[in-house]
Amino acid sequence: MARSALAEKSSLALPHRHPRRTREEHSHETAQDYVEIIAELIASTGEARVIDLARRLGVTHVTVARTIKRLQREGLVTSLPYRSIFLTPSGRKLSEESRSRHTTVVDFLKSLGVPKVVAQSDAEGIEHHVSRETLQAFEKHLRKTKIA
Amino acid sequence: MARSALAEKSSLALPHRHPRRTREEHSHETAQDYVEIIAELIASTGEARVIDLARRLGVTHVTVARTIKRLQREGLVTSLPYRSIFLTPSGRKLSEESRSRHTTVVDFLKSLGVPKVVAQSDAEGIEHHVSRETLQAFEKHLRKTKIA
DNA sequence: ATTAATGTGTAGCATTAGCTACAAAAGTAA
DNA sequence: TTACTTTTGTAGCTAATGCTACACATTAAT
Ligand SMILES: [Mn+2]
Ligand SMILES: [Mn+2]
Ligand SMILES: [Mn+2]
Ligand SMILES: [Mn+2]
Repeated sequence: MARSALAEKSSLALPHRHPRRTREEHSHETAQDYVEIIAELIASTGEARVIDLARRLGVTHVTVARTIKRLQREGLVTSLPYRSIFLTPSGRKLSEESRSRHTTVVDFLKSLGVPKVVAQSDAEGIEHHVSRETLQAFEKHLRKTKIA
Repeated sequence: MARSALAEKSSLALPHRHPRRTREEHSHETAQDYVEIIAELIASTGEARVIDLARRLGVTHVTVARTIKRLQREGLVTSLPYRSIFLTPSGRKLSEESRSRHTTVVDFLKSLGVPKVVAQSDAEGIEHHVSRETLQAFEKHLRKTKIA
């Protein structure tokens, strides 16, 4: 029996695992942000270019171009050299889900009295960690407070 | 005048930047999770070993060892070869802040009716994206619903 | 004291995501 | 058409976080 068996025996607090599948989760978060912005750009300006994404995200065009390649590999977008970026059906689906969740989170935070700018900023991160159950709880709370 | 100037002119939606300082943010999130778990391990079992962190986080001991080196470099922990891990004063401070925020987020979600297990799971991600203002809004809501 | 099990370290590989620097393509203006 | 500006691409660097494989140290059991 080795060292931490003793630890286990005397463990009072529950193990309470915190699985950090960071790499995978983060690439999903990035994907969601990208497709959401691509959809917005197409809706508002007619097309999504690498440079527009770079400006919106505050990163260089190189970073965006590489990420677009990955999203293309994953079947979320299509793009050809020197042309604009398009969403595939699955990319469009993801963008709509992301946009919807994003809106709900922002509205929810505002309904708690969080200043609009802060709500928008916090939502950019929180949106990626809200499960279906929590999202529904947010919506329920929104319905309640809207009536009141 | 180049391509996207036209886009800018006809832009209806606000720019609404989504700055992705992903790399830096993520290393902070990792640091928070680690010091929080280290504090828990010390409190419940007397010491924090690499292997315990690895089990808790669901990663290999190699990943943990490397991260501990980084946290040491950043002045949050101390460790010697084959010995257990300790928090520095600044590591302890961060662990307490993280733990407090973590608890608040879990309690808040539960107060919305989110099932305990889901609340715990979602909180692990959300906790890192909650600003001071939002945290205060959570606390305010908690006080309200506790009284009611 | 030996042996076995457990824990830790190191080497080396992959992926993601940031950057700068430079070259080439595409678009705009003269 | 030519010249200039903007956009895109490519090469190559860094850092964080995941992994396996293997060696070595430490602890536990015999
Ligand atoms: Mn986001
Ligand atoms: Mn978003
Ligand atoms: Mn966490
Ligand atoms: Mn936590």
